[in-house]
Amino acid sequence: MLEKIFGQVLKNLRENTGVTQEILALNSELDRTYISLLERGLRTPTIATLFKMAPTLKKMPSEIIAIVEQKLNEDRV
Amino acid sequence: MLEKIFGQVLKNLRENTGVTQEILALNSELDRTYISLLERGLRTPTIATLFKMAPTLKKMPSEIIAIVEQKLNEDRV
DNA sequence: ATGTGACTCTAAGTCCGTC
DNA sequence: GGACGGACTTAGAGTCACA
Repeated sequence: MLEKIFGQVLKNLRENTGVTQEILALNSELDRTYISLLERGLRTPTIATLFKMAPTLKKMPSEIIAIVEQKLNEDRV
Repeated sequence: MLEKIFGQVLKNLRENTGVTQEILALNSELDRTYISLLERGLRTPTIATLFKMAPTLKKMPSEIIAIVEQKLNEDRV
């Protein structure tokens, strides 16, 4: 569940930032296909991975987590 | 670096909550020794682990991450 | 530009125990 | 009550070829 939500949030943030998976991957020193895995909810990132991606998404890591919290609550309704 | 900071934050939060490593572990469905590893900065948790521990620490996951962000900035001085 | 399968390798996380 | 170690299992990290 958490992975799915995180993946959706990540995808939304990335698209809102107007950046491709590839650019995000390059900026974060991650692999393009790994970003794909995350967005599809097939991986649960460590907080280290979260901190790597945050700058490119122009969000603080805590802001990203806060969005995930909100979505988790929404889906609980 | 991130692990060290996270470990410090975790330990502080836990002690402020007045809970032992063991209680935190039981409540979070994690292992007692793993909490110890985290507090000593020897492991980087996944966000799933973060979400598991947060309720017992009486903080939102995003709040915990926010504290980590602050500490990271302080240490950067 | 992205999804996906098929990996390998490393780290997350458990369970046993002692000090 | 917590540090620490060994041995372990599982899952994330990280990569590649191809559709």
